[in-house]
Amino acid sequence: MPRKTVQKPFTITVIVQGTVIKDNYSGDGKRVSGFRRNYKHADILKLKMKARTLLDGRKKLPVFKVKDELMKQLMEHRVSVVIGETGSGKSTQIPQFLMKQIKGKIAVTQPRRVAAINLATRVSEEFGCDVGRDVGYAVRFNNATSYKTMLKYMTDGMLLREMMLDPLLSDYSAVIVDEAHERTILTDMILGFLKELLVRKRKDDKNFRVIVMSATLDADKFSAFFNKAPIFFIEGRLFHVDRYYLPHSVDDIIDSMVKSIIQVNQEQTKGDVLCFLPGQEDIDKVTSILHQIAPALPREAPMIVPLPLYAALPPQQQLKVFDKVKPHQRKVILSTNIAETSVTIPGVRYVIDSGLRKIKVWRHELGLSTLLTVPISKASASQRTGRAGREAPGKCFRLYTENDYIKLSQNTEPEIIRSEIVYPVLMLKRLGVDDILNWFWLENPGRSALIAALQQLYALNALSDSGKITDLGEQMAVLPVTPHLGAVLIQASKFGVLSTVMDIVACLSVDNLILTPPSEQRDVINAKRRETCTLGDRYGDLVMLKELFNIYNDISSSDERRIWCKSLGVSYKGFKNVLRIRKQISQYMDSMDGRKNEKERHSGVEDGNKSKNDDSNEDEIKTSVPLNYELVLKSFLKGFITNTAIGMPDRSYRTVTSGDTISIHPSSLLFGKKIDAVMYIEHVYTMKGYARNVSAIKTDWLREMAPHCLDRG
DNA sequence: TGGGGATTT
Repeated sequence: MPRKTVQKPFTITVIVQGTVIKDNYSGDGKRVSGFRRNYKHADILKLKMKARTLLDGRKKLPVFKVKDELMKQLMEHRVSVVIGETGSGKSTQIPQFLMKQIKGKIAVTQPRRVAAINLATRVSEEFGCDVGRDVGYAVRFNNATSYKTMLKYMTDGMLLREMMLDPLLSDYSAVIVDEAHERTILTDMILGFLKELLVRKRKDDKNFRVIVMSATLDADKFSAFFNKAPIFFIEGRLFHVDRYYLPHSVDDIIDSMVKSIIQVNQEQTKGDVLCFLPGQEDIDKVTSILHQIAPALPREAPMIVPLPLYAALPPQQQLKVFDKVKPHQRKVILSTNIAETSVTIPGVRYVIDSGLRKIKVWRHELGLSTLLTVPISKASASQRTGRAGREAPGKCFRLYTENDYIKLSQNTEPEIIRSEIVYPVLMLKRLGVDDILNWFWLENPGRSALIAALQQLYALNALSDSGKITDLGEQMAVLPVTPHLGAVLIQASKFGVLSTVMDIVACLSVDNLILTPPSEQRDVINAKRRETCTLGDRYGDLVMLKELFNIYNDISSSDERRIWCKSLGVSYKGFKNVLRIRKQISQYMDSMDGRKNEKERHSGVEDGNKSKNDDSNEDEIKTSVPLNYELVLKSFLKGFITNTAIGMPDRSYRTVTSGDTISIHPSSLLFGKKIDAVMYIEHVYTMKGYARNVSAIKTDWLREMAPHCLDRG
């Protein structure tokens, strides 16, 4: 073959689907824990004995009392909605009942990884098998299933991924969608796809079953969506919780929270206190106030032990909420929404609820997000209240009036109508949905949001002029990163800087990797970062990430890594995750590329002059090659061409798309610098418009990298 | 010199 300088840009069509999902599953290459190929009779006996001891407990669950009636309904209808309150046992028992009655595999989806893993672990004990045998789970980086697995707990994201590879879900004869009331984007997407399956693709398969499980009383919505599917109600097993309201509304939620905590501590008997506040800032304030005043409080009341809890908190500190305290002490946990569903803390008898939470709202017409503090819904208020009644009767103090409560909306607004939906739309396109506007949306995001998403995809070359998915779009749909970052990766491959860009993309895919240092350490840590990342100091945050990645990767011992992370205010746990994601991305890029050009590969330096990167060794991370920042940043422009701004003489920046003023966020290494043009990964609006994860670019790069979209505005 | 809720492939 006469090919010397220019090689084929990309082997686009060769997405080996089986390989992709296999790679995905093997993830970090860990073997399924506890799974053994050769079973001894004694082992099985032991597992079955254990299961038998659990049976008595199971029979006491509310769901067991209605088993026959419930199963009759589930068997008679293709779709059922099951309302099961907390403690009903629905998530563990119903799948097992179903297992005995139907042939074929059952999928149970969960919004969160830990829930999927814990449920599978519990249910396999009850069933009498090792996890990954008859009962297993599948979450990112961890697959505990085998050919024998008939009941599979999995995250919503995993089932969607399987759908992308097998739109018929032909492996399954039943899908149970759990926690549907949470209305996450992914759950909503699954429900839409299932409806499509039922009315079109598997219309005649009368044995295919869908069960929607919800904890709240919004079942009518689901029932109506699935053509008036019957609703089955199972009561829960929570203790009674008394509710108290304030006589008047308050303005200062921090003051009000502190006063309530002190009052509860003095007036109420034994039991820990869980307080819900909207965000980190409020939590830190209340925590420090409590630390200050705790010693001065009356001796006869328990000693307050304030404990903050939010996602950005280092894991070690998060775990402190589970520590036991001395008899004369009382835990006061100050938490965000994380304690509403994700973290359950034993010992809580009292809940104090600010009635607020924070949400990120995407403005698709502006391409930016805003962070708002908003009142919770009644459903959420009830969920928070329930946290006080898990072990014994409890009390819930609401820091708002009863009249305020009455005015709250019934249910939490579904995520999909306030989010960026580029990826959901790409999924639809990938599954061949042409009429996006009239798809089976449980909640239609609206015409303008859908059109904005289509335009984004078009600008990324994921869609053709006729609105069909392109080969590039197919690749983006399969990559485990946002479509924007997917476009960047594919461009980087063409530029021959894939390895470096994968490092950076992996860093960008991890939340809270670069931490905001406490104010007293801020200057020291900022200076240290600039000193460590000399190129990042010039070219911006993406280059900084690469520099940090290199150093982290070159440190051999985990102790040293930990110390290094601390000194720079970056997350150790985050970086461990970066490596896993880096590996997964690398495997996907490899499998996409196919093995066609095997012989043409050249090993060695990633210098960007070669049109095709050597990918046979992509798992080998390159930390020693010189950084070609220009090609790296140009690759990013491919995905973020609309996130650019030009520096003005007065040191402000104006966005290329709208001409609006935007400022470099103070957390950026480029903050306070005078730069001709910048590209940013995220545009957030708080007090004013801020660019986050900023890089210095040249204005002529814009024209060079600008696809068809720039002219259109 | 700002502030960041929670998920997931």
